Amino acid sequence: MLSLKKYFTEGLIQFTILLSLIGVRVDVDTYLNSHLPPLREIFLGQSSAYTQTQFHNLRNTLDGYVIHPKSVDLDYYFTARRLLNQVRALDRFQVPTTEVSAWLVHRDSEGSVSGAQPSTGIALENGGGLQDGTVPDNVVRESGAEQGFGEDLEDLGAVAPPMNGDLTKEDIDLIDILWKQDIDLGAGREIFDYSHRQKENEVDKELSNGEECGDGWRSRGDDIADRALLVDGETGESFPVQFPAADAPSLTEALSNESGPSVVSEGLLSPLLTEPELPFDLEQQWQDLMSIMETQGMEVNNMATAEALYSSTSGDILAANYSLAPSTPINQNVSLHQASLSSCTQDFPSLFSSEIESPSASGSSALLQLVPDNSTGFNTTFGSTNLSGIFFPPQLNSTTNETSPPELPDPLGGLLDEAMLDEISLMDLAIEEGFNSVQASRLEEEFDSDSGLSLDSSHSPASLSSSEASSSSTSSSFSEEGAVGYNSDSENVDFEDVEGAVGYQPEYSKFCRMSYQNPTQLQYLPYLEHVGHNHTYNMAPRTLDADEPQPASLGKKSAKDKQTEYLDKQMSRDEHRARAMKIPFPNEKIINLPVEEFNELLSKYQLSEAQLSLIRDIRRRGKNKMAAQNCRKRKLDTILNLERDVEDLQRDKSKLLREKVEFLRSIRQMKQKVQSLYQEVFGRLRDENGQPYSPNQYVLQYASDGSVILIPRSLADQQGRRQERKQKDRRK
DNA sequence: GCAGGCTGTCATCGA
DNA sequence: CTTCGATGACAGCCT
Repeated sequence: MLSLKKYFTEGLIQFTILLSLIGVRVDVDTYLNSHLPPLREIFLGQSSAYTQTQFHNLRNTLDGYVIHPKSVDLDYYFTARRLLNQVRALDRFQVPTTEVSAWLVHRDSEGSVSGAQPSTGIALENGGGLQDGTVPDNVVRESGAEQGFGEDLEDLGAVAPPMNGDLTKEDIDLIDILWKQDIDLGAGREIFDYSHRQKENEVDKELSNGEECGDGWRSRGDDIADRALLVDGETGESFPVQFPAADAPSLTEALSNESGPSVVSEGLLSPLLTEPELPFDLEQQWQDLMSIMETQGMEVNNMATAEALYSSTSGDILAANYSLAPSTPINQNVSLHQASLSSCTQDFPSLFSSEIESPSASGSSALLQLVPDNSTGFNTTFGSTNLSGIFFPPQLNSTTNETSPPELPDPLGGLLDEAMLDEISLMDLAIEEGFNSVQASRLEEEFDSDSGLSLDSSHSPASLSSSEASSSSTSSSFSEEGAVGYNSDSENVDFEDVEGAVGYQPEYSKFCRMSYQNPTQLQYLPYLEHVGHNHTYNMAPRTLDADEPQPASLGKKSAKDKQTEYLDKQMSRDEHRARAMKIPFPNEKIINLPVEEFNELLSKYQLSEAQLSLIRDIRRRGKNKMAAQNCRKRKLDTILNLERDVEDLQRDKSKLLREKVEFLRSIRQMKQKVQSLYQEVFGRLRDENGQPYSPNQYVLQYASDGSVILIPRSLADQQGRRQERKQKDRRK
């Protein structure tokens, strides 16, 4: 029962504070990485949060003194810090692919198709906001799709549950500022402007090719795409050079009830393989993208890819595929990687064809299998997900310029929804990034109120305003010392010096050392007689103990007498009693000797019953006194540790938030790349007449088997709605 | 004089 | 049963 009680007193408090700090509401594991132990560990409380680690033992075993296990759990503390540091190690522009996957999964659960939930989209995503000014005005936009990130955050913040309090306007503004900075630092909107890119391409031609590769490759790719079309000698139709084999009939059956030509083949772009001018920049971009994707453990079948790619040069296949009726949607198991540009072939499939090893799933099932089997991983997000839903809003205005990139709703909009920002701690952000100190302090107050603990206000702000390094040093120094701030009595200064760098409570240290000292040495430590904080009972003996003899020579003021008087004043009641009872050994011996030695000591003297009783009382009281001091000190340490934990966790929280922002930025860039690739691929597709497909009528869709097909937009919308409905049902 | 903090002490419990 | 440590409660003193 006692241990249980302990748990409920301090452990519960700690846990509560931790929960309130971290914000249980934010399932960062879901957003970041389900494999990351730290957050989960913290969120779930984990054993370390409850486990009582006798850190005092760790620090005082040298003294042979064992501190109560109720002491602050530094194991938890260090564990949390270590794990959080691990999370921090993921910092800096690295998007662990699993994390990306997780976020995409989240998006998937939100309904990734189309702009059905535009409000959840984040404006930092390139889809909407970054195309402002370049997309024709007549393009119908989802409300809020082109809003800035901060505004989206605002929306999200409104949705976010008030864990530690809703985001204030200042919070939102700060986030907005941060994101605007991100946007400023990141790619500009013009990247997504097709016409702008074309303009830049012209400029690039004048400039060296080595620069602005990010745009250059696109334009060059366009040229390549144009040149890749061949003219049929018999019909005069333009068509891509190569068509690989595909199970077109199955797709035909699948889409038999659908109208409109939707023939897309990997062969459409395969001629690019022969293009001598490899778009190195495109390749580079793909490699950048895939370097992220591959680390996710996604199934990258380069062999299959290469095989499919380089073996798809058969003219027969080309003829056979090309002879299909244009009105029939033909699934040629078009893997986008197969249709991709030459030098990117190793990277592309990993992005879009994680299930390339199972070509049997292609065909009809590819198009109709809207919900992938596996609920995790890339397929859940991209698999069988209408790419048009990701990149194109379903309600694209028909008057949209075909050459202009369609407006892209944010497939990752869910990243910032709900819990994304509900636990944003802007305190550190504010302080470390030049936030208004008044606002920061106010935030801090809110935080303190939420934490349920009224922490020393004079302590936290200073620590919080300090740099992270200083904070960590504070923690480390504290943990090394084991305890601080308990040496309050000047009378113990000398003793402290004797104790060296122990930095602990003087009396505590004294007793700790004396407990296992050679008892004979006690006699040579006279200063220990008056070390204790006995300011309360200095005068008590004379008043309380009537049997105590009056000190001799009160009137004489010799130096020796003064010293004696001083020592008398420093003596405790028990010491006076012991002196009065003529106890033949010091109280320290009585108190600190082990039982065996204590009994042996008693046996050496002929003591009266009163003397024995007093000795036992002295021993009991002395031990209890130390116990009380330890107990109080432990309490104080617990509070101080909790306070530091709070500060550290606040900083960790802010750090994680910043990392989250970094991740979002990386994802945004990835999305930009994917969008560009989509546009690149889509823009190079040509129908039987050699005309490009209208993005208003056709979309590229990624199937669960890794293939990418071109389907009518109406069909894509229908599938999107179906999938959305399914997910809604699943959520219920 | 009062409030709050510090300290010692007692009683009690559990190991 | 004894010993010991921990801890709540209380009281006295100090600031």
